Amino acid sequence: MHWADVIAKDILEKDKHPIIATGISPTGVIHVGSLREAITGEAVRSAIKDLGGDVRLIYLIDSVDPLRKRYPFLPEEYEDYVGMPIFRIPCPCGKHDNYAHHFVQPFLDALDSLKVNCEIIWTHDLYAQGKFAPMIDLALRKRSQVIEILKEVTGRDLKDDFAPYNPLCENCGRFAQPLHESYEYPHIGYHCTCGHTGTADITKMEGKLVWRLEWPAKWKMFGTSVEPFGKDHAAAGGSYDSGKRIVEEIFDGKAPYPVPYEFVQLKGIGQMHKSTGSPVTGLDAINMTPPEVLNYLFLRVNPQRAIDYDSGMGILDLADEYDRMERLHFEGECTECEENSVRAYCIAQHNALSEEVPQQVPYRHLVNVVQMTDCFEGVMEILGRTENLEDLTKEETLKLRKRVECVKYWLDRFAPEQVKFSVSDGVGPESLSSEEKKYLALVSDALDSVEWESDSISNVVVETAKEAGISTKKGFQTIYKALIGRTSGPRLGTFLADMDRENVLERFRSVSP
RNA sequence: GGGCCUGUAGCUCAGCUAGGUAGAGCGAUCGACUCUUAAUCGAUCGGCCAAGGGUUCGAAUCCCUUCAGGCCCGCCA
Repeated sequence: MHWADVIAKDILEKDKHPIIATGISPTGVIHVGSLREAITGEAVRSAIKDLGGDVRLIYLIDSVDPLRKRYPFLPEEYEDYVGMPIFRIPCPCGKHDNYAHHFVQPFLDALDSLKVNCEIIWTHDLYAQGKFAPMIDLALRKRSQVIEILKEVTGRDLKDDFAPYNPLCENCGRFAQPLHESYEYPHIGYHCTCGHTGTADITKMEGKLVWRLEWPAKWKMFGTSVEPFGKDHAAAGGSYDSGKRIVEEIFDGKAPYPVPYEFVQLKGIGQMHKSTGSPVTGLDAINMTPPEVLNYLFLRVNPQRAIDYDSGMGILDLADEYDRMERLHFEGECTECEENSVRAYCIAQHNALSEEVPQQVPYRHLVNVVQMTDCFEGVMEILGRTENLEDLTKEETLKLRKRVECVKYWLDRFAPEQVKFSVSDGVGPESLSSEEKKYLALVSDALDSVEWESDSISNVVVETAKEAGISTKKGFQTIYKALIGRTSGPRLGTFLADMDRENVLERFRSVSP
């Protein structure tokens, strides 16, 4: 059984209306691992839905987290914003509401294209609405008990002035030290390092719980039943351990069913020439992996398994595997071994499987076609020469368009040289021997009348080589030279069949006068 | 110091909470009228299931130990 189904079954036995929570702290550039969290949550949601459960997936954006330091990618003036909550810091590019919005937006776009079915919730709104107030109140009143728990769980010594809640200084906008003895619901005094002394209202957006308290507070607030989180939280004495005790002993709530997941590593840009490679960012992964395939990548293995994201040829294998699972699903026949992968394919569709086998265009083929034209219409035209695209649905067209974009992005930045070519790189007559020219002339004549289709083209190429008294290998190489200026390339039969016959013949004749 | 995860075919992984003759894909090799390879179809090769011990009629699967690798935690979210 697929892991998401196992979790779904467990959850439904305990909870008829489960809430799945997940989230992100957009303090900086987003990592692919954050995607895994969202996709894992969505997978569990889909699986529960599949079992008939009434389920919600909420996505919490931790917009009140402080900027910890000025990251290298930030301009110098951001030094001034260190320590301030990120929803109050201006957007670096000026196009978004604030800093948090700036960094989370590409990610929200990704969630959209991945079809993650969730409700977006901003933490600063929750504070502003007073949703945290009951928990803040409890944390302040039972502060000594909180300290005791944290001491026991983490095994660290905690000072008596430990603050579970930090008021936001109204003067400098940074988090300040609360004056616990002054607390009287809903007000708490504070003293800030900037010299200001003031009072914060815990029912308003005037302060923040520290992470170890905020997390369990969210569990209580939403009644979270299941939550995926990175393994960093799962370590012994980590925030899940302490959160579990705090939600039970302080907030009178329950900890969610934990789904710890491993991190995603990024593999270099291929085994051969990795020296020049720039590292792959989360955004790169989103841009070069078709959304359904990215879903599949995370769903095919258990969450606790580490994933190496391969930005080289591996991406082609992955897309092909996805397509194969699609076929297996519709054929209804698969071995026990493939069962989980086929199920992963289904979950990647979020219960929105089409009725019939979608039209498939092999991903590797797309890699070639994309390089033969410069626009989507061109891709459609080329594909139309060898495949019937008339029945393509709107959705299939969208999916194809997205795949073309991904292939382009990949070719531009990560594809190994070996798969790249350009039809404008064909060599001129001066670079060809008389033997080669003679061959091209013969081939042009033979191709003139042959059926314009992969197999027959291949046959002509081979037979003509024999006639010309050169090896077949030499024949192929000559044609590649004339077309793309290399000695190897895409499988020639299909490659030529993809192109327009007249253009091919014209090219051959122009270099073999 | 503490904890988690992983170790099954060259590679990526299924199988392990129903213990009963080792699986898939990719790769490789070979073949498909003498057809390059990054296509397709077919076939073949390929594993003492990390090591050792235990439970069992029987263990990749359960228990213990060891080894190897990866990652995380010490108040940062």
